[in-house]
Amino acid sequence: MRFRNSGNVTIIDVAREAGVSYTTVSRVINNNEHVRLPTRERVMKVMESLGYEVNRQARGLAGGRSNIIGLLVPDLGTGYIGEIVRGIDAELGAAQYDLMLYTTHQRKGKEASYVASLARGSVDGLLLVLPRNPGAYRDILNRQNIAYILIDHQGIGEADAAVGATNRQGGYDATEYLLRLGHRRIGFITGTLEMGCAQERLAGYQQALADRGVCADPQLVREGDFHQPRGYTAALELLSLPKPPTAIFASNDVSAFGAMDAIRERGLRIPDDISVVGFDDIAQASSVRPTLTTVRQPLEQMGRTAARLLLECLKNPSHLAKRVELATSLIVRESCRSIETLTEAA
Amino acid sequence: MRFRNSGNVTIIDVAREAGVSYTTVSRVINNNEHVRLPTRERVMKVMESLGYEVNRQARGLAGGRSNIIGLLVPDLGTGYIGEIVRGIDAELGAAQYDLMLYTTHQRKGKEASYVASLARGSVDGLLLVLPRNPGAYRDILNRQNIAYILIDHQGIGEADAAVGATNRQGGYDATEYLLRLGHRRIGFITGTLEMGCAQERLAGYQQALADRGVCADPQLVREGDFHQPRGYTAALELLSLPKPPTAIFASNDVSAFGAMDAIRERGLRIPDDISVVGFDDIAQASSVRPTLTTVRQPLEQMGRTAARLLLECLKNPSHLAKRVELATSLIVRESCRSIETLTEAA
DNA sequence: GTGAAAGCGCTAACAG
DNA sequence: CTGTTAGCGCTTTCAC
Repeated sequence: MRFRNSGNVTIIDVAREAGVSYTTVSRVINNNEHVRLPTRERVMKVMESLGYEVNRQARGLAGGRSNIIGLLVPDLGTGYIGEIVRGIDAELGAAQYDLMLYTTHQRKGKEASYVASLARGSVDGLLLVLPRNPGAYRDILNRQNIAYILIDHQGIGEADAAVGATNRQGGYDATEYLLRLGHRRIGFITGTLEMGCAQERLAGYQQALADRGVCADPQLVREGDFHQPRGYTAALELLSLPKPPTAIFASNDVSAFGAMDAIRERGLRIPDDISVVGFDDIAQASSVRPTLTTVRQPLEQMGRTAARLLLECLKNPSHLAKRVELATSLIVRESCRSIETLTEAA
Repeated sequence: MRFRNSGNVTIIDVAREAGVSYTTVSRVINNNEHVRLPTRERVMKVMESLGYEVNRQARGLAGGRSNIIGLLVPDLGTGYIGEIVRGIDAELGAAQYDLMLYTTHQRKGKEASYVASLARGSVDGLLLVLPRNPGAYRDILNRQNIAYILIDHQGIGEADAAVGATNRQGGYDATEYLLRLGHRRIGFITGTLEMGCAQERLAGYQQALADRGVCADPQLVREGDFHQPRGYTAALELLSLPKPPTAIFASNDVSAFGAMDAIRERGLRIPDDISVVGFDDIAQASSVRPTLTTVRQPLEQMGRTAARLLLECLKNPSHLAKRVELATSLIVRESCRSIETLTEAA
């Protein structure tokens, strides 16, 4: 039953074959500079020919770190998380770290319990995407002295390291764009308002209206939940208003898709009769017809940045927690039209 | 610098506190039966109070296994993979396994190299979603004696353990449904034809036509790639035919969305003017308007089954490779209409 | 039932 | 530059 070991070449096998001590082999593996070139080359050749591959468990045990980063996500349903993971993946892969995936599936309790169990042992650091309630486990994390970065969490006045996007500015930019196109009645479908990013987008929308001196009709703001079905019903509500909006700004692309469905179902055309703007710029935004004008969040970049920050913390634990906000940008596509044109057409 | 260890309670601490040897503590952790109940309870209490958590690295090193399953996916972009992962996750979590995630991002070379590196050491088993070319690393896997299951790979005549869906039957069912509705000219948008599942779906479509004695116009079959933009252009091609189809069956939901866009852009209504069927039943299929009639693949179930199979192999390595096909089912929603009604309307 | 002892494969001082 | 020597925390025989 000891066969399990049979196929595995260890550092000792390599050492024997190369005629050096196994410490030297270890040095070669870890790119330690104190090895003469000829020795190094000989060892490398032997490693190659024997097909040696480092045992991460042993390395972790001995070295006190695992080279594994834990990634906690709420879900993998939408392209949104996928984009972020792509960035994380790229950065971590380059640094020889592996990714351990944990999905909370929105269950609130699970988040904290995962963190607790991860904090001891198996991972060197933690990346938390869209954490709902970091307060619940911040203490654990700090006590265990484990590095972590929050991604897309807009808790205000908190001291955690985090990377997010300029949600408020994004909301502002999109609204201003619609205003410049001549729209005055702009419907807004919010995200889940308990989330900071959703509040920020709403604030940006309101600010833009205020700056232009446009009266903010509360009727035009509908609470959403970032999901397509609610985007659909919210848009339907907006369209049923006595004075319906000429444009709808949804707090994410998926909601915008729902809104587009509703608009079409009412027999209206996009953008001829009504303009639509989304938020996120997931891949689908450029695949749907008409292609969706939206506020781009640099999701992959956010993942990259978070990973890089974490790696930095790992290298230099005294590093202070940083909060990074990446810039959003308005991506203009086909789903909006200026109100002048609209009036002419009428 | 030895602080790293400071916070970590080990088996030895527990043993001392409970007044037993650390072997006994190990037995308790592993549910070994040779521990008297009072002893076991005392140890458990101490573990709890000290906040003990097993060190997976050490366990892996000593025990020869890591309790980690590697998951290799091409991508996380679509909801498709997310669903599968949800199933895997549920099953693995219950069995106390962790999930290490590797995304190949479609790069062919990466797949094989990941497998090679994973095979030695870090994981106990491998789950491969939509593997492109398992032949390239089957040898490595077998030589290393590492268990693996392919998910949604329809290589024919191969001996690997795999779980998939009844793609052919699914293609058949959907086509037959359209035929029963009176459609005779049914457009078909294929998936990436180098993939077995895409071929199977096409075969099912053709078989259904043949069984009904409907002539299969090759013009009506367009090669797609499972992505929305190609679904859009393929549908446009179909609609431009001298005799356009009255229904379009796309090989996955995302392609169907593209087709829906194309249809609407041509000023046609779904399902009044033309019917649409998809394949997969991703969440969005029931969120779009009209809701999409589609062939449901039990994705979560596939993930669950694969995970369960893998765990079984791990327990009983002599287990023979199995190939499981889960049943698809036609989900009827709003995107299709019978041709009689259509004629009446005209 | 319980304990003692021998590693798992590797890193990290410390010598030389 | 290279080798020696301790462990990292746990599982697993093998005794008692």
